[in-house]
Amino acid sequence: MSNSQQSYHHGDLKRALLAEARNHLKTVGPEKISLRALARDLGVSQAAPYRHFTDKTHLLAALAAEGFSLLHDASKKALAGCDTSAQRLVAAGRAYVSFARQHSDLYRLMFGPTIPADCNYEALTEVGNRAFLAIISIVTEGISAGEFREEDPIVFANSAWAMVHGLASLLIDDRFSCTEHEFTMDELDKALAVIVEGIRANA
Amino acid sequence: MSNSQQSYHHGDLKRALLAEARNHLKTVGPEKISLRALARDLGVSQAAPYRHFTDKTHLLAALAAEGFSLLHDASKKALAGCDTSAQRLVAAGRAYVSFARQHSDLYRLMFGPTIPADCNYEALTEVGNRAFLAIISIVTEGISAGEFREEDPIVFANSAWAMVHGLASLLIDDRFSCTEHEFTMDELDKALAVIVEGIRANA
DNA sequence: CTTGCAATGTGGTCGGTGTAAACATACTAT
DNA sequence: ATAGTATGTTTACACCGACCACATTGCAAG
Repeated sequence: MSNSQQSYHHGDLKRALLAEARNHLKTVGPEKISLRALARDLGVSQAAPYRHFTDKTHLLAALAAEGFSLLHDASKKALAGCDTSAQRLVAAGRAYVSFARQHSDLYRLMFGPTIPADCNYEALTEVGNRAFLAIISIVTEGISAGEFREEDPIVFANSAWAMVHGLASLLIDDRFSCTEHEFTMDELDKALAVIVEGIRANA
Repeated sequence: MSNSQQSYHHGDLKRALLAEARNHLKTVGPEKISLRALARDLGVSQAAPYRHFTDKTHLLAALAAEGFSLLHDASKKALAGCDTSAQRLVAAGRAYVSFARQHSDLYRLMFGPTIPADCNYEALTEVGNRAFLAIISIVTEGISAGEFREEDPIVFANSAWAMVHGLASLLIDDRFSCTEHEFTMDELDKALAVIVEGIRANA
């Protein structure tokens, strides 16, 4: 941290690349990130990144992994202090959408096709699945507590996940703009209420 | 149509470009489509496409517009012969997801960030909104028929759209693979049932 | 402390891309 | 027939991902 570009070796180029990539993600978008530009902005040769990432895709995958970690933390924080399973589901949904809005390009990277699913970047798929398993556990809990209907938890989890992911995607890609009806957090809550209503036991 | 590359002028290059682009979409994916490759495969110079599309983005936008048109047709066909609004909603959802699966790259192009929303390619936004308006009309109909709860139709439409779009996105990007639970049409119907349940009047 | 090896960074290169300008050809309307 | 416009070509620039051979450095074994 003290000395900068004096020495031949950068010292912590891998981390620096990821950090700079996050910046570029916000400014130029995820598809147009260029390894060369990263290297340039870090005052390093254009071939240097390849010492730390075999491929551009691997750099992006590492970025996505960071994103999943962030998302996991955010959702964990949101879950604290929720009493009912329905509340948990809504809280998780809100956290999810907030995250997507706040880090829209990172979100696109995480769930978009840029990083193909067959890219078995171990850390990535592992940390990616955790999010889904968390939803399943909320649902399972709610079912056994009699709060949700008796049904395959995977069905409910898929539904909830799809709903939230759909909301997030449409929001960050600005597809709701056609309705003039600006999509507020209130709108979000109403949409989440619909899915909860569809899952809840109507006792 | 009769003579092919003999003459200096191609004759119908614009349409040929779009057709070839559809092919490339399937084979190389939407992000890696290259105008030069299209031109090459059509036996035409690399600058020729620019006589018909100001920009690569405009070519893709035209492609997306074709996609919206296809989607519109498919959903219209699916709606025929549905009695209740709930049936319509499910039928539209199925058509939507089927379309996404069948034309996954086109779908990504239509709803992804490749074509920014600010790109006011008139024909595109217009035909894109039709799909959403169709959903709203189904919902409105269902509400006034007493089949759905009394609520702002936009809320229900947003929810349904987000759900279906989420299912489609996660499916084509293979994000359900973590559950081993191969996502069949049956799974789809169950997920759609959840959203319908969330909207239906529980009289 | 030396010496050697593995990790890291450099320069240059190859093939590819989008896109623009200047030019050539063909169709169309007068 | 001819002018004008639409279309296609050539050439060029700037950028990119990815690789190679080489330079430099840090570390670890002797």
